[in-house]
Amino acid sequence: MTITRQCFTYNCIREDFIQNTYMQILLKFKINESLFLRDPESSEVGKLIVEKGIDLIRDVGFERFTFKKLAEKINSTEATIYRYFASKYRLLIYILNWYWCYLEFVSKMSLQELGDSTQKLKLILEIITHNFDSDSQIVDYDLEKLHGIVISESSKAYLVKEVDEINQELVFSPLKSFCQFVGQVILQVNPKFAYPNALASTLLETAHDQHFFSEHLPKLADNKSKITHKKYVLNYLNFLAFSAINSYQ
Amino acid sequence: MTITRQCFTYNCIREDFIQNTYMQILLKFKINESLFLRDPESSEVGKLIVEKGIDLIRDVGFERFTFKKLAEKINSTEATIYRYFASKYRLLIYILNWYWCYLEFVSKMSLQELGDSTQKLKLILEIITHNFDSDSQIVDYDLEKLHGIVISESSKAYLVKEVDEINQELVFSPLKSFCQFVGQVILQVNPKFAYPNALASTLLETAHDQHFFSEHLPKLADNKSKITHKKYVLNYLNFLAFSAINSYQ
DNA sequence: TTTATAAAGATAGTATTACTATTATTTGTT
DNA sequence: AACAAATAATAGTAATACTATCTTTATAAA
Repeated sequence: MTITRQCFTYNCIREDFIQNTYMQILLKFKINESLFLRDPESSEVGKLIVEKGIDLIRDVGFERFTFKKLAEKINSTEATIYRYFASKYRLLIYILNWYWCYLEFVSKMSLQELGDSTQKLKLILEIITHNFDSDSQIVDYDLEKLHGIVISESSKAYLVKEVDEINQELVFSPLKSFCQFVGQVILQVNPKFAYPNALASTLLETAHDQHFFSEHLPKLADNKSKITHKKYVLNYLNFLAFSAINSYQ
Repeated sequence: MTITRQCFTYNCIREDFIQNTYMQILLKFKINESLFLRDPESSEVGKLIVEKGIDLIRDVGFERFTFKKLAEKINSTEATIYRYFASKYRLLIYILNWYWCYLEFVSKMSLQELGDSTQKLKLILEIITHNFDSDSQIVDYDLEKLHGIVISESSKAYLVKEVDEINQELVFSPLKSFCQFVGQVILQVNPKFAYPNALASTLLETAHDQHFFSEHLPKLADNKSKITHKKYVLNYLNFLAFSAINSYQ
């Protein structure tokens, strides 16, 4: 399966589906409408805002990211961007919503072929650490950049004073949905397991933290053999997940 | 042991030390000098800046926290605060440095009395989740506020573009030092354990995340019986830590 | 007691940020 | 050809994150 992303639309070519025939399936993730004022997928400028927004947040960090700088990058104006997003914070959550939907989609697609729940969880860990085969097949250039944002900016989406208010707008539903999906796979591996959702969120957060630590604060990690950060995180998460799940309390 | 905090000085009364005699030990944590321009412990305004700074960050969140608002709270001016701290970001790291030093100090003090390394680790988990006996004996009113800041703001100290530059200033040394101390205790429990530092940092980060999730995004946690957030986090961390450590790979 | 000096207070000012508002221009549609 | 809708261009505001300067106050040495 080869997946091509066109901005926030998935272009899904299943080579195995019909022999010698490329079948394109266009997928759109329905993103919570409260996150934008005008649907960025509805126009070229809108797509540019999101696409180059990812680039810029990645390049300068969320704190230094401004709509003014983004406007310059896309040869447009601040006013135009404000017609799509009420604030840079909403744009960040929009991007993360897309990413969380992507995680759940790719997981569900890939897991269909697997019967063994242990193998399912292993595959999920590959997906969240971006050690996934299909990942490299994704033609879209900016999934790596997106992963970079997720690692260093995603917790800023919820670690704010207004968390309860914005949570009411359902903007964290895709994250919860993904974690609960992972939690169900965990329960398939061990139906007696007491912390399926907590472990799911811990694995996702730890994937980000340990990637960041391995790269920037190596004393907070144990990447001794200096393998790639992704590979190190995958090994560690596999160990953590299965030692927890297989320990009956 | 009763501990009283006076701003950034510990006032340590060991009741067991000499019967019926209160012995006061004043402790100061040496905070990295690059974090301040003028030592806030050297004056009353300085102490107020830190003390009321904790209050205000806790009340409005780090994003909305400004030196102007803080100046009003302490009946002083922005200019005065800027003479102590170059930015609100440096003040945050200063506060976190103090907290990380506190964690290591309280851990080392309490662990002296224990021989069994498993008991040591259990006690450390009590300390980082603030389920610790001495915690409630700490007369100082704002340790709870400090814990609140640590839960929702601490990752913002390192999740920034400039992490490598500020890391060179050694401002994360107390965090690394604490995690490595915990890592050594983990190795005492199981000398073959492959991820002592990673597990230590994971436990600390997970303590914050799960506390936050239990409170604000409960679907990302498993606090089913609705016990206190602290108690839930302690149970989960104990499970996570010992299933990892006792699983020989 | 005067005098130096260091901290703090009072005040002003700047560049940037995070917006909002207004008008003009372009673009596609009937 | 007329129309609406989106965008561009421009201006403006309040707040933020500072820097600078000058005055007052407290403290301590001469």
